[in-house]
Amino acid sequence: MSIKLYNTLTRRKEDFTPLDPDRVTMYLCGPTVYSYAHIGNARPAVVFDVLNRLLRHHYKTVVFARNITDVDDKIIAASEVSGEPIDAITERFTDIYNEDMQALGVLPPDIEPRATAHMPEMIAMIAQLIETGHAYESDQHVLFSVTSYPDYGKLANRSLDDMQAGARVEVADYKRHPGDFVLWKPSADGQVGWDSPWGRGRPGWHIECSAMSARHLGKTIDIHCGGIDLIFPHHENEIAQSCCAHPGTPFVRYWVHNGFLTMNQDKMAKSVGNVLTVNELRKRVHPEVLRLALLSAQYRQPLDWNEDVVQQATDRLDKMYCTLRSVENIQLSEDELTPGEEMLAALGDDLNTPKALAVMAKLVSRINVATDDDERRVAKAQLLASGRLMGLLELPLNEWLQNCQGRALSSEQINALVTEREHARANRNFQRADEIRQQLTDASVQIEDSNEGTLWKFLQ
RNA sequence: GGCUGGGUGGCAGAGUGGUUAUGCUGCGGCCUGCAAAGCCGUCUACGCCGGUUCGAUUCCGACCCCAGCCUCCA
Repeated sequence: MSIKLYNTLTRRKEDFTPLDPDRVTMYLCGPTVYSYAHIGNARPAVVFDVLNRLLRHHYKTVVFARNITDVDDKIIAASEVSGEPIDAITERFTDIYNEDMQALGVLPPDIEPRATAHMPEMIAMIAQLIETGHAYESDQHVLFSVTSYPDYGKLANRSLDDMQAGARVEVADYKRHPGDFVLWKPSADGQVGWDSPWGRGRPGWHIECSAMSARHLGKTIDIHCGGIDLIFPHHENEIAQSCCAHPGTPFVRYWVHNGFLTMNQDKMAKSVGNVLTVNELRKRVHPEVLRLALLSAQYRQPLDWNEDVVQQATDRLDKMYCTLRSVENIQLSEDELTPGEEMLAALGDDLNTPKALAVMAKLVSRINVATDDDERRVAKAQLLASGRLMGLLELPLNEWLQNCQGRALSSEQINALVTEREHARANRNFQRADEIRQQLTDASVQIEDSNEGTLWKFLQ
């Protein structure tokens, strides 16, 4: 079963084959840790988590790195505003980020490199770029010379001339070419900084990913992913740095980028005041719902975030868990849990998660239509295995169906009422039975009578 | 202005040169003491205009509209 990925570099879907079949390498541009991650930040984390899971299904070893950018002008600015030391800010928000992502079912990366822990690597790479004529020192800055790299602009499909024509920003006078970007910049006294051959300063934004991916994954990596907005300039600059520092060695074999998330059709931005943080959102929406909602559109498509999307994800998930409850008595062994070909084909086709969800819906249907337990068994196994690839359906059933947290009634109270109602029904006292049901309905508890007895669940 | 994507039924969202996506919702039915759940059936589609074709939502061209990037940004 193959995996096809849309490669931004070639603008088409390509069959994925790792350079080393025994060791797939993948790098995702992680957060800059100066504030809470918003739901848009969560999209790449979640969709590329599915890719990570899929790769692990197909290959023995996958090395997945997601960096932490813990030195950046925005962090410095945040520190200056609050007075909180930089280390404290970055540590706190790294922890919050990881908690948020864990709640969303994102597997932890194998390596989580921090920029501040890789100064020697960055400095060495910059020094090498200067030596080979790809970078120059100017007014205490070190700049990458874009004209020294003929392929500059290839990822974004953009020529240097186009960029100059569209320039909207005043060009710093220490730049030889307006497209030249900072590798190293000076730090003022009292500002965070490291000693370097070019004076005390700090790295530019792009160099950390080049240095850290080479250090941890190798000079050539299989997959590099991130948001579509990173194509230019971030990833374009990474390519320039890495290819010039490692001449003759390809940097990234598959560039994969996720589309943007909008809020009720608007761009999510602080200036619009519509930024929804994961941390805040998961207090009132089950994180698995957030995950499913993020996977409800194919990753390259735009995804509009609104109440409807959340509600529909809730309904889908509820249906799946309810169906799983109906086959709760079927015990499965670990080796039965294999996803079907259809599921692997859907995800293998450039992570077609909506199609994958459709496959899961059909499995739900198969369970409900099945006439014997053998059929149900196979469908349940495939559903759970599919869920595992998607990072869904991994909760104990009652954590979804009967979680009493924040509810008006405890499970003891509900069970007592359900039992009382069953007695009333047995005595054909339907008036009392309906009274109890109304009482439960008022507490958002839904009753399901069946031959095996009465089941209940909370309405989501 | 340059470069990317995209416009599918009430909503979300796949996909395909001729055949049911899928989920939620609406409607009818089965089941049920009544419900709920489930099942069965069913109504609204492919931005606009041309072209290619026996046949286009699907390919090609023009147009309109939307979003993103070109500056920090997932």
